[in-house]
Amino acid sequence: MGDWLAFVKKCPECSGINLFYYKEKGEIICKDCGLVVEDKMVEFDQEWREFDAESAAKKRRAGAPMSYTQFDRGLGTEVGKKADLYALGAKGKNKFFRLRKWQQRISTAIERNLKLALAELKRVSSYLKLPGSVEEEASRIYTMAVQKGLVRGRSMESVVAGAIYAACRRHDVPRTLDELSEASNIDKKEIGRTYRFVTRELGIKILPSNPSDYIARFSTSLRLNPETQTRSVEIIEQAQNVELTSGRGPTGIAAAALYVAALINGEKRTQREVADVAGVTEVTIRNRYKELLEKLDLEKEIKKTKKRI
DNA sequence: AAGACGAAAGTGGTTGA
DNA sequence: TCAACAACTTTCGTCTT
Repeated sequence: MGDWLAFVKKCPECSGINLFYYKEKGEIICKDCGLVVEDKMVEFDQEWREFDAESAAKKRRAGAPMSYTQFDRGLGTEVGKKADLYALGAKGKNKFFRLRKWQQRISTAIERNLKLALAELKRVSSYLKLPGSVEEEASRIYTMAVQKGLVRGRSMESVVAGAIYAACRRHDVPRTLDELSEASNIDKKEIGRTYRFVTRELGIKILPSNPSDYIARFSTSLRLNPETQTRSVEIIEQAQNVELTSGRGPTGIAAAALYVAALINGEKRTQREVADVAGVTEVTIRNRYKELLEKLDLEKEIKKTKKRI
């Protein structure tokens, strides 16, 4: 028997509490009834817990963490062993070789694809200066997409871009489709399409992004004071309370809030400047801006700072 | 002269029959 | 599958600073 890794879980068939994870095949099999619970399963969590450094050292089985940014996750896949052959008859041998050939073809195809794709993924995410956690998540998403055959009929690059976009959203460090498009040389619409497709097929739920998640980044590239930043986050919160935000594009709201906050704090930026970093048009800023003034009673403050200068 | 404003027409995506 | 629809964009003329 090959390498079995203990994996405690309840079996849906015989309701025994001992499933086992067979490393080489990537299957979960119930030791009692033999039910294959999940094929091509990818396990993300560690199933043990660490309470201190000492027990951690005992429980950890691997040196470097298993990383999805490595195309084979650091584990090579080898199907079948020569030693197994002694147990088989002539018929069995043929089958063995046939299966192994197929499996090798499939897995090398997948691995070649992954190797290429993850290189691209690394390139794009370092271009966008994304944190490692996001890159890791994106690799994970892409790997799952490949295993589900979702790349077929789509360019590898666009799926990579879609995976990164999804990962960014999940980690609350959203990038705009425009930025992703610039980094990956893929059409904005194409990225959006594959993003929606992949998240739907993989059942990844993503909450609509919060406008304030964009504030830090936008205001940095606009060289605005921290006070302006906090002010614009406040404005966004107020806007959310009066239902000004639902249905609107979060970047537009962020841009308008930033524009107003800058006015109030006396470090005015033109609509053009804000629009450029936020990736929206001046018109959108104007519309949001108008709504903000109407509902939030900010005009007084703007006039106040105007006088002061 | 640059920036802000707003009207009008066009685009891509969502929704509901 | 199609049409209505909302949000957003593009374009452009006018007003304000």
